[in-house]
Order: sequence, then structure tokens, then C-alpha cells
Amino acid sequence: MPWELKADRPIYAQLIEQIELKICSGIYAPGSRLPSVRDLAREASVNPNTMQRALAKLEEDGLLYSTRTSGRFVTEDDNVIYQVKNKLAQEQIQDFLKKMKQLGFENKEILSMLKTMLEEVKR
Amino acid sequence: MPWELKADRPIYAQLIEQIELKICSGIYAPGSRLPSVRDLAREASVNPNTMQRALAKLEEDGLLYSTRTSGRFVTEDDNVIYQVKNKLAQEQIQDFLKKMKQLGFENKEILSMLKTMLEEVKR
DNA sequence: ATTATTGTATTAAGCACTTAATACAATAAT
DNA sequence: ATTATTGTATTAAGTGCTTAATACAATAAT
Repeated sequence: MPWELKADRPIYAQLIEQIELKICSGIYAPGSRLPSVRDLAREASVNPNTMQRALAKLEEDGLLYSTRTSGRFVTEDDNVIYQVKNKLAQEQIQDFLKKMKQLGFENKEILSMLKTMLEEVKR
Repeated sequence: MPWELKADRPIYAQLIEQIELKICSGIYAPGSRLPSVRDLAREASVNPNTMQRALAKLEEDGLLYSTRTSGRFVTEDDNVIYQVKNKLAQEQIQDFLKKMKQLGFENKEILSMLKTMLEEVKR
């Protein structure tokens, strides 16, 4: 999964989101080591400072921790990850429902449109 | 519905979205006149230039049109609105599903979580 | 005709984000 | 001990967003 960075939002915020996703989905496994700031920055075609900023935030949230020179690691605490994963999911659902209702769709419509989309994606 | 503007994204982009929503949901009815740029800007606590920028974009998309001095109006073309409404809905659904899958949820889970949330909101 | 209101354009300043270049601090590897 | 790699910090410059102040253009209302 490559890095997807759009210009309509601060890059550091997008980096936070995408790294969060990779941790919650297990792509970055608990306890595993991340590439170095410099490597991650190169990978994402981003300035190291920008990547550092994103990582610092995730560290603040407890998803990552860093040791002085051996690198930066995903937390081993499964519970922290689980909590974040569910928090993000709840937010996604609520935001989605809010937007759809603002657009003027009813619960039934939302559900049926979603089901339709799920069927289509299967194929 | 008041104006909700967060600091994590360009204001003009948020204005575009929210006005789009109001048009698609009929809060701003087809053919109806919008408040003036200055009034809208005051209403949203935003600089007139910023509001102007958002309106210009919506005009470009065909949702609005302006006459020199009698103001700015929502298009009378129901079809244009319908198209935009559905395009936005499709985007919402796809983005939502993408994020949820990246988080590691299966179709079944997504559907059941959504249903649960819909039940809760009812109350 | 005059006035007020509309959309529109311009210029300048402040701010946050981003990049760039560089340096320092700590320690694992040698 | 030395070296390389790690995270971290600093300073400066460029860019885009936002605000502010102002002016102009067109026309509906009077």
C-alpha cells in the first residue's frame, strides 16, 4: 500500500492517519520496528521533519515509542491498539451517517445503497 | 444548521462542501437566491474573499450562477443537483468502505456495526 | 439621475505547513 | 575507541490560506 498524499490537507495529518491505519490493521504489527524517520520520509516522498512530526504525535497517543538509537516501535499493548481501532471505526461511521443524512438520505436508503455497493465490490 | 469550520483543513474547501450539502438537501432550494457574499461571510465568520472563493468554485461546477447585481442563485436545473447529490453519496460510501476495510473490518462487521449505530441514533 | 446593493478584483500582511540544510545526542555495531 | 545509525532540534526560505482594506463595475430600486 503506497502513500497517498493529497494537497488539500496538511501532509502531516494524512501521515498520522495512514500510519494509524497500518498499526490498527496489523500491517505494522505490535512490537515491530518501523523504518527510520529518514527512510519513512524517503518512502513517502516527504521531508523528514514532516514525518517526524507525524510520528511524534502517534507517540504522544501511545501507539508508538522510541528508544534513543535503536529505532521506533509499535506499542506491544494490544489493548491500546484495539481501543484506537474502535474509536476510529466509530468516528468513521458517525461521520458517514452525518454526511449522508445532511445530503438528505434516510436510514433505509443509506443501508440499501451500502448493500448495493458491497455487492458490486465483491465482483 | 450553523457553519462548522475546523482548523485542520482549508476553510474555503469546507465552505464548498457545506454549501454543496445545503443545495443537495434542498435547504438552498433550486432557483432560490443566496444571501450576498458579504452576508454569507458574516454569517460564517469568514472573510468575504474566502467565501467568494468557495462560491466561485460552486459556480464553476454549475450549482450556482450569479447575475451582476441582483445576487447569486441556486441553479434551477434539478438534474444537475441530482447528479451532484448522487456523486457525493457514492464518494461518501466508497471512502467509508475503504477506510473501514483498511482498519481491518469485514463486510459483515461493517454492516452490523452500522445497523447498531442506526438503532442507537433512533433513540 | 441618484443611491444602494450586488459581484468582482487587487494589494498587503500574517500565519501555518512544508521543505531544506544542518547539527547535536545517544547508543548499537564494529 | 571508533563508526554508523538512530531520534531530535534549529534556522531559514518558499508556498498557500486567510484576513483586511479598498476599489471598481453593473444594475435594481428610488
